[in-house]
Amino acid sequence: MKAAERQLRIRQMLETRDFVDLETLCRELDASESSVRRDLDMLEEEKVLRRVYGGAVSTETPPARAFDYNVETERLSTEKDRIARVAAGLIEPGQTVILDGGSTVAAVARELSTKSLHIVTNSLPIAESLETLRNIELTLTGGYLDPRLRVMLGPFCEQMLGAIRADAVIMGVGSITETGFCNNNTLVVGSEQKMIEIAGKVIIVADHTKFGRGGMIPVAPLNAADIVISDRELAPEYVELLRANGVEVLLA
Amino acid sequence: MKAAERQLRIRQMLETRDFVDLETLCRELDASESSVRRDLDMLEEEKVLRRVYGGAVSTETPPARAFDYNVETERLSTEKDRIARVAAGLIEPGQTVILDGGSTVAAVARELSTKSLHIVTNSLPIAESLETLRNIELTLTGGYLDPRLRVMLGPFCEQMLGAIRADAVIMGVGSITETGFCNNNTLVVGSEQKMIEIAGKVIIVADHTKFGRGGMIPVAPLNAADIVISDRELAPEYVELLRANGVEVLLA
DNA sequence: GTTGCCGTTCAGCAGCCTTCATCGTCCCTC
DNA sequence: GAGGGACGATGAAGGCTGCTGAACGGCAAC
Repeated sequence: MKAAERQLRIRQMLETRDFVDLETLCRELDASESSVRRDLDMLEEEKVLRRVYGGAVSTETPPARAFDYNVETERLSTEKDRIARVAAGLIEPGQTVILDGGSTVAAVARELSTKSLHIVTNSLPIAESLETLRNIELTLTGGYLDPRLRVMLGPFCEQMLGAIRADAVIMGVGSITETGFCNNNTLVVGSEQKMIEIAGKVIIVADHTKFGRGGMIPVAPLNAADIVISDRELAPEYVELLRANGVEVLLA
Repeated sequence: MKAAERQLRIRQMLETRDFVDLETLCRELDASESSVRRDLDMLEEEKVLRRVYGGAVSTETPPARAFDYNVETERLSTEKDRIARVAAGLIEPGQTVILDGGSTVAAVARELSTKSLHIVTNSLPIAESLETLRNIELTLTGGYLDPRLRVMLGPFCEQMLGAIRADAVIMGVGSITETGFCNNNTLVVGSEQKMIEIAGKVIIVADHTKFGRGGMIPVAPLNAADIVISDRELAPEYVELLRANGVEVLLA
C-alpha cells in the first residue's frame, strides 16, 4: 500500500476512535513499523494527530455526545476492544453484516471501519461512526427511535429486516444463562430475533460480566448462536455450556 | 481505450475511493503506465485530483458533507426561519408529520420542537435535532444512507413509507417550474413521491430562489401540493401559477 | 533489569520523468 | 482515390529520485 493511501486510512481510523496504536496500524495497513512511523510524523506535521508513546491520538475534539453511552463505552473498554478485534477478524471484505446496538458492537464497528463492507444497522451511534467512510455502504433499518438507546426498533424495523439477507450478524446481549440469551427491552428482543433469523452466521459479543445475570426477556436459546466471543475471565463452566450447545467460543 | 474515456473512468473511480494507485489504473484501463501518468497530469491540471507518489488522491474533501450542509443552512437563514415558522403553525399537536431532508425542512423541525407530535423522517440531521425531546416520538424510515445528503433513501425507505399514513408531509424541493416540483437526485425523488402519496396534506417549503430553476428530475405536478410556503420576494407570476393549480400559497 | 518503543541509517527497489520509436489519424496534394 | 507528410497519442527504455523495510543503538516505562 502506498503512503498516500495509508495516510488516508489512518485519518479514517481516527474518525472512529481517538487512539491508534502502532502495531494495529502496521497490521491493518500491511506496512512496516518504519513506514507507519513516517506516516504518523507527516500527519502530525499536518496537525491531524498527535504522536504519543505507542501510537497516536486524534487532535479532533469529538463533539462529546451521549451520556450513558460513553460511560458504558469506558467500562471494560480494553476487554471490549479485544473482543471487538476478534469479532472483526471473522468478517471478510465484501460481506453484508448486520450490527445491532450496544457499546460492545460499537467497538466492533470501529474495528470494521477499514474493511470494505455493506453494513446494516439499527443503531444511530454506529451509523454516525461509519457514515463518512467511503469503503462502507450503510443501510439503516427504519423504525421507532428509542431515545435512550438511540436504536431503531419495532414493527417497521422488523419488517425491513425481514426483507433482507446478510452474511453475518454481530450482536450484543443483556445476559447469558443456561436457558439462552436474554435482553431487557421487548422491542430490542423483537429486532434481535429477526436479525438472528436473516443472518447466515450469528456472532454474539459479550464480556464475562454478562454471564449468569438473570431475569430478563429471552431472545434465543444458546444453540441459536454460531460463535460467542468473550474475554479470558469467563468462567470455564460457561465455555463448556456453550460448547455443549454446539456454539464455538472465542476468548479474546 | 481513448484518453478521454480513460480520464472519465478515472474520475468515476475517484467518486467511490479517495486514492487510486497507478498499477490498478493501468490494469483497469488497459493502458500503459506512461498513458495513465499523462492522464493523471491532465486531471491534476483540472484540479480533479492530486498526484501523489504511487498514484493520485481525490481533491474532493470528504468532510465537505457536514460543511456543505452548514453552508446551505446559513444561506437565507432568516427567510428560512420565517418560512419554517409559518409551516410549523400549520401543524396541530398530536399529528403525525413526515419531514423529508433539506435545510429548509430542518428549520421547520426546529420550530416544531415544542409541539407534541409523532415525526417520521428519513433525515439523519433532523432525527439528531429531535431525538432528545420527550414530547416528540420519532420514527425513522430505513434505507440506504446517502453519505452526502445524510438521508435514508431507496426501496427500503419507500417500502417503509408505503406502510404508514400521516396527517401531513413537509417537504423541500430542488426547484419549482410551471411543469411542477423537481429535485436533482433519483433516489430522493422516489422517496418524496412516496411521501406525497401517503400524506393527507402536502406542504412544500421553498424560498424564492427555488423558483424558475430548471433541468432536474420531476417529483410531482404543481397540483400535488396543498400548500406552498415561500418568502415575500417570490415573483407574483409564480403565486398566480400556483393558485391557478389549486395550491394555497403562503408568503412568510 | 527487562521490555517495548523511538529515531537513525542504509541498501534495495518501486515509481518518476524524459526521451524516442511506433502507430493511427487527418488532411493535403497529385 | 491513392500517396505522403504532419501531428498527436501511445508504449517502451533508461537514468534518477525518493520511498520502503530491516537493522541497530538509545531511551522511556514499568
